[in-house]
Amino acid sequence: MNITIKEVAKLANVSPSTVSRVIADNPKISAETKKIVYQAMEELKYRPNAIARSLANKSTRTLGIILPSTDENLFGNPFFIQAMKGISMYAQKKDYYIMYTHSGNENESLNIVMDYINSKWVDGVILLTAMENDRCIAYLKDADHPFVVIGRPENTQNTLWVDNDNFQAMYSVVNYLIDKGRSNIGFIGGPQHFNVTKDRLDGYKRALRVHGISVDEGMILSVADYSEACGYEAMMNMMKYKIPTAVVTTDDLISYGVLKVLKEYKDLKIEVVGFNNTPLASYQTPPLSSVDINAEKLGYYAAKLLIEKLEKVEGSVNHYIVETNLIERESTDILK
Amino acid sequence: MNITIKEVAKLANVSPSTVSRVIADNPKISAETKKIVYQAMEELKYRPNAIARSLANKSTRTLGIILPSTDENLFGNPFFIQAMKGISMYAQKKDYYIMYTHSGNENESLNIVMDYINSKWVDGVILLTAMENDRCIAYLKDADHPFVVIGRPENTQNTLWVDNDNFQAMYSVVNYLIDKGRSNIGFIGGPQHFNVTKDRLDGYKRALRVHGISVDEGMILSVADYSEACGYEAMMNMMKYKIPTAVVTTDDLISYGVLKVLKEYKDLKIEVVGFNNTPLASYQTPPLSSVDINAEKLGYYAAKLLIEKLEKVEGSVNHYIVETNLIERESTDILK
DNA sequence: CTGAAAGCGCTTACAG
DNA sequence: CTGAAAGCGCTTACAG
Repeated sequence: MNITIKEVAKLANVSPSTVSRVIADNPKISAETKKIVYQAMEELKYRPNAIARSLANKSTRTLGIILPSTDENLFGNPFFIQAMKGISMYAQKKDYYIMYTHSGNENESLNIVMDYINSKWVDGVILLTAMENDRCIAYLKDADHPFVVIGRPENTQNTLWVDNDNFQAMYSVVNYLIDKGRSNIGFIGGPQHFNVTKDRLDGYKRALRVHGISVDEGMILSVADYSEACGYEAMMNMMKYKIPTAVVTTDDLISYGVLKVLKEYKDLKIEVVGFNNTPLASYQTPPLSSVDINAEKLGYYAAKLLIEKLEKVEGSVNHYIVETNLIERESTDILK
Repeated sequence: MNITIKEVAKLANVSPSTVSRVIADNPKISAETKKIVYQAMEELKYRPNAIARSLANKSTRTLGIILPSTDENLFGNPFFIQAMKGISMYAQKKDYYIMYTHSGNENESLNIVMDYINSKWVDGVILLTAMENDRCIAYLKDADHPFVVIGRPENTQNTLWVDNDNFQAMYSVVNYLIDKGRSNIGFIGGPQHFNVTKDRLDGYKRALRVHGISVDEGMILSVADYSEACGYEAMMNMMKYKIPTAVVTTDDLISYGVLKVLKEYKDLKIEVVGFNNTPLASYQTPPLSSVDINAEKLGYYAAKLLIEKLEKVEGSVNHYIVETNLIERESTDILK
């Protein structure tokens, strides 16, 4: 049989209530009583049953992460891994448990969110991505359940979020390329319903316009999936339309596909910039220039915001903007 | 206020016990009653409180993973990621939750294990590595708490485990190198207290002996950490002692360090084989030959064994051996 | 086939 | 400062 608060109470000659208060370190309990109870706990090797505490407390100290990945892609995207790393580091430091589930489509994600909060398993939910018309966000808001989004949601009211300044990040990349004399710049982005894609596309367009270059919609392509295969296909399509002098993408994985095309057309001198500065970027030929978005930091601050909300920390903000920086490699140093 | 079993019972005009039985799909409840109760649940949008169920049931349907990583290394080792992927795929399919915690040293890991099981949070524990004299394993065995180990534990009695045949895997690698005419083969392994290291070292020694090559202890090095830096250092030390014709390592990360040394000594023709066939292996110069250990499958079967035990599946085995295969690349094709 | 009651192991408002 | 009692939301042995 398991030892419970009752056995401890009996041994310490106090009531179960008192033992409970000692566990919670209630200041009203006298130091003397505390000592006696601690001794009894020690002697019996007592450990509080966290499930029972959670039921009474209505709190699990557990954070639930929704990983937007299919079975096959699970942990395939370094961005999510890095974000999870940041989340884990903060959460574990603060003695929170982490639970995760992956899902490849919005319906399933929504079900997971519903399950998480209705079953009362998690105190807070971490969304790793923000979509247009995001039903998970809508549901969580409506249920008034604590959550945080990595990526800026459409409506930031009453919402915790962390993000890069994606507009600014892409704006400076394109600026940088134009300054280097590139003017016919293609854009290959992720799915259009992600806010991050839209922000970066806006930055791209703005940079062109600022330099008096007209936006050519034919040079703006979108892939269904962050993958080399999709990037390859998109680049081939772009080249059928027009040959760019540089290509910016919203993800390194897409850029890998672009580089693959360029390997097949060695005489073309096209510069390429990716996003996320993934581990493989420096191993490409040529090594890929990429925007480091500090995914780990995004995750870290996401966990921080959420936990501060759960613990009702005074004066906590509702969002963080994490800096980005372009890591220059040979893919933007083609014309030596 | 939250809707509970009571409200459903009232609306359906039955007792709470009956509602509970309907949730559990108890066969004794009449189809008619079930229908009425389901309707009431629907109408009230009732969701069972999983915490309360867990308290009454003494089961959480949650698996706890111990990730042997420091804060900095978290998710840095592709082997663990792949294993987690396999675990997640199986567990989620079977409607189990997954929780993980990382820890860089055995003491802390043990504390996590204790916390997991004493707090009653997890039904089963997954250990991602097996050490000599493993205190986590000892504790779990002693507590008679369900768990599974990735990697063969010292004593396999009453223990669930999955592993490769590490002896055989390294034996064939060394055999292969000897057949290719290499005879002065160095070995750089991970920490010696990991069983996996010992098994692979045994395979290495056996292959040499079978071919009548005497084992030179000076050619057997061990690193503290699976990292490029440690691999580099070990290789430098080996070369001070004797120049090998081939080097086998127990992890790609170590091999990366070896390759780095070889880049600095371009005239040396030394073949290298790694383990784990990590994503970066094919991007090395030269591309690294590596043993694919099917980490994802290891994770998948680990989850399967554990869940089958939790659900008392008849005729379930207590371990799986997952096949390995050498992926040949240029690092073992030096002498064209 | 269904209900009343006790129990899972805690917490906490209330009373003293 | 401490205790008795009710409650968190379920499950299940027992009785009918």
